[in-house]
Amino acid sequence: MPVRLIKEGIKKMRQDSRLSRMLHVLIHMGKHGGSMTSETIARMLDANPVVIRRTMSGLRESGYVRSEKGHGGGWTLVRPLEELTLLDVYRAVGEPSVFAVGPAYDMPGCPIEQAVNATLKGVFDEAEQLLLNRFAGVTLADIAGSFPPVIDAGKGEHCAS
Amino acid sequence: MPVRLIKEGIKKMRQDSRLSRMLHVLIHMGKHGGSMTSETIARMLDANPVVIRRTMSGLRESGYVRSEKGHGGGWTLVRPLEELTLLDVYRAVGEPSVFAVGPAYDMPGCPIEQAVNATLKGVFDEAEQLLLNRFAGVTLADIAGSFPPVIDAGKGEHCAS
DNA sequence: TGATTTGCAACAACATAAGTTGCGTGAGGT
DNA sequence: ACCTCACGCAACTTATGTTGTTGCAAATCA
Repeated sequence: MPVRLIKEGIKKMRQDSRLSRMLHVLIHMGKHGGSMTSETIARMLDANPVVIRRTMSGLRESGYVRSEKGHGGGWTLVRPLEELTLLDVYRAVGEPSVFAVGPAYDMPGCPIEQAVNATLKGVFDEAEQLLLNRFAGVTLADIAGSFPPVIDAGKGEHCAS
Repeated sequence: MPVRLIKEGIKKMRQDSRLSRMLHVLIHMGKHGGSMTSETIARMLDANPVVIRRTMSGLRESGYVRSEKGHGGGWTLVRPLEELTLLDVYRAVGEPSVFAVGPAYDMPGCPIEQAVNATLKGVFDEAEQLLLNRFAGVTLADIAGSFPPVIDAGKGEHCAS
């Protein structure tokens, strides 16, 4: 009998982390006050300054942050964290597809395919609605205040670079 | 003033259509009766026979279909459509990540990142739970019976190759 | 003028589903 | 026996989107 190989781990669709990263940045900016450069943010997130600008540009277009060029420039928060919801940020980063699985449109006329897609769409729409409703109900200030009282023991700096 | 270019459409994360395709195939098999070859299925879905085998292999391992080699071989449904739920098929195709957006783990120690990820996880888990519960409650027979009475006008063949 | 910092375009790196090719294996039919 | 059909599997290619990287232009301030 052939040796049964260990089943290879299922590969998962890669996930878009822009929402998570932007939330992280915005809360830092809200707590930090003043402005931060893309460089600083990039070091904070162990990422690339250009990627930061690219992603933040959506937030700028939505009016949540402002960017200033030149010496002393950088990014500043326009609204307080209390007035920014997860939904705002989600939309500002491009409102990406929430779901990694979706319908196929192989046979446009087939009633079976249509029934499958209609069923899936119903379920996914319901889940998305729930998701967006929850997003709309959570402000960044809620998140910022959700972790246990910070141990302000001096050296315990958050996010040490 | 520079000409303002038309804002480029936001690119969306590509979606995994295996679940949709397998549902489509299984319902066809259930209605068709007997066996179908990968070739036939592939033509039906405008896809590749090897891709079909690859995806169907998950269903075979889960015991929902059986494959037979050689002349007259092909794929046959083991259970009736009434005893197959969306959840079964979802799991059999590899239980892929439902969501295209997810957390980033850039600064493992940062309490802000942890709070962001905990919040996102809570919301996503809730939505996923809803999704899977719905999946568990829908059989393929439900889908197959969900479209309006087929107009059996003779030439109106479903899914003409 | 020179240093700083964003804006933007172009390209490479990476990951994953889907497509493709080739060969092996087994089941019938002749 | 031989041939054909059909799945099994491995390796490679293609397509697509996020992230990473480089280079240069433009704006701001000392």
